[in-house]
Parts: sequence; C-alpha cells; structure tokens
Amino acid sequence: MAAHSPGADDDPAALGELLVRAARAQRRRWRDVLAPWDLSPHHARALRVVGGRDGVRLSDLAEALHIAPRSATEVADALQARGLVERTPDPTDRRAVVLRPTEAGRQVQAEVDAARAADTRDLFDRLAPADRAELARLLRALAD
Amino acid sequence: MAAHSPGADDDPAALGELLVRAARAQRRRWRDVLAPWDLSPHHARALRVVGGRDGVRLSDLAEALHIAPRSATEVADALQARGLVERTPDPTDRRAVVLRPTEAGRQVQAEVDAARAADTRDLFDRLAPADRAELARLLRALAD
DNA sequence: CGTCGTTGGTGAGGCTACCTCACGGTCCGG
DNA sequence: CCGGACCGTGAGGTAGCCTCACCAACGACG
Repeated sequence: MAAHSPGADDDPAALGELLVRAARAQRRRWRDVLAPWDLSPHHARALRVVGGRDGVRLSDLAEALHIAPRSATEVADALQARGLVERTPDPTDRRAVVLRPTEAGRQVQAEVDAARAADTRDLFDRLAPADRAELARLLRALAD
Repeated sequence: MAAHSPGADDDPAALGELLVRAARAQRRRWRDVLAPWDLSPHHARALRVVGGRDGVRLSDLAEALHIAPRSATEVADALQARGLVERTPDPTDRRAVVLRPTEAGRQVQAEVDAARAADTRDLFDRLAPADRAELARLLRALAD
C-alpha cells in the first residue's frame, strides 16, 4: 500500500473529481425522473416551494430560488402557463401577488416528490445503512 | 439512537441533499479560485483541454467538452480573443483548424492548475487521510 | 482521373435562463 | 399627507447553448 502513490485513495484531486461525478450522476437521475412531467429541475424546485408553503409571494420565490425578482416572474409565468400554479392577490398587500398551487399542481408535485424519493432511495440503497451514515458525516464536513 | 427517526443519518433524502450541497460548495470554491483570471469554469476546462494535448482540433474540443461543434467555435473565439490560444492550420488536413495554447495561455493554465490543486487540497484537508479514502470508496459506489 | 458522398469549420438565426433598469401602484413612518 | 421604500413587471441585454445551411477539402470508387 503505497501511501503517496499517484491516484491514491486519499488524493484530494481525485476525490474532488469523484465528488463532481457522484453529484453529476445524481443530477442526471433527477432529470430522468422529471422527464415524464416535462419539468426542468428548476421548475420542479419552484413548484415545490410554492406547494410547500401554500401561498408564496413572488419575492419569496425569488429568494428561495436565489434568483432576481424579475426572474421569479418568468418562473411563475411558466408554471402558470402549465396550469400548475395560479396568481392570487395578497389580501394584506395590494402590491403583492401570492402564488398558490392549482389542484393539478398539487398532484404533480406529489407525484414528482414520490418519484424522487423512490429514486433517491434506490440510489443510496447501494450503500449499507452504516455506510450511509458515514457518508453523511463526511459530506457534512465538506458542505460548510 | 433511534434507527428510523426522521432525519436519521442514513436517510436517503437527506443524504441526497448533502451530496448536492457538498458539490455546490466545491463548485463555488472553483469559481472563486478562477475569479482572478476572469475565466468561467467552462473556459478553464477548455483551456485545459487545449493545453493538455498541445494541439487540438475544434471537433476534438467539442467532443471533450460535450458540446456541438458549432459551439466549440465560440469557445475557441473567446479563448483566442483573450490571447490564450491560437488557431493554426492542420498540416495534414486543410479543412481542419488546430488550437494551440499561446505562451500566455500556457502560463495561465499552469497558474490556474496550481491554484485549483491548492484549493482542493485545502478543502479535503478537513478530513483525515483515512476519511478521505473512505469517502472515495463511498462516492465511487455512487458514481456508476 | 473525375465524381460524389462525407467531413471540418463557421455564418445565420433561435432558444433558455438569467440579468439590470425603469416604471407605476401601493405601503407606511414621520 | 407625503416622501422614501417596496412589489411585480415591461423592455432590453448577455451567455451559452442549439440546428440548419453552406463551402472547402478529403478520399474512396469506378
């Protein structure tokens, strides 16, 4: 076991590469899971934000998605065009718009959530429970 | 130690979230590392491809970056405009264009490489060597 | 040796997902 | 009651992709 040989298992550069690859694999899976609903990851996330709090201002959506308020308008437009959310007036502030999921939106969100959960379980079932806990510990140390 | 409590350390959903977060932290660092050279991650990667093989066709660059040939033209334009690469004729095929790093390009690439390596080392030094090896093993299992 | 299908790079034009800036309507503290 | 802050959105811009069409060059084949 050469401790300092190139490509050793504790080599930081290789580890960085592995982290990127694992994350990429997960993202690809996420895309594939979403394909049946023809949703982008970003739109799915937005729908989740709207459905999760049941009543979200555009400015809150912008903050949750880390995008400019102007861009939240566009995300809302897209979701509304698909009939997944609706704009309702905020009773407490006539400037504001509150986004709410439609019935269809609620259903799509539930289906997507279930599919994602199943897929995630599927992916991480490759690891034994103890390994999963270990991985969680190690990743937490890296995530700040 | 509640084995099945919500938010347990071996919960797949939380683990997925952690993986995303760790990868995001790494990507943010990479961006910050590149900031002094005002390079996007994609351009840095392209420069690395050109410098690494010392003489790359546009079509090869496209393949290496997983983009359409037409888009490789644009990446080459950008790098050439910054004086980092130059277009030279391919002596074996008068249709083809070979990209080569300029002296400046070679130097920038070396600096960026060194900075990235230092940053990666810095990040993963949070983990003990044994933990790094363990993380490598676990990530390999996820990366396909 | 011509011819003809294939390949390499690029102009033209389009899309998506962001951004900033400007603006009108609304809110609220002094 | 009024001036500054805030909410959402129109207008317009950018980056980074894409496809399609085209020309020049290649190379296999009769």
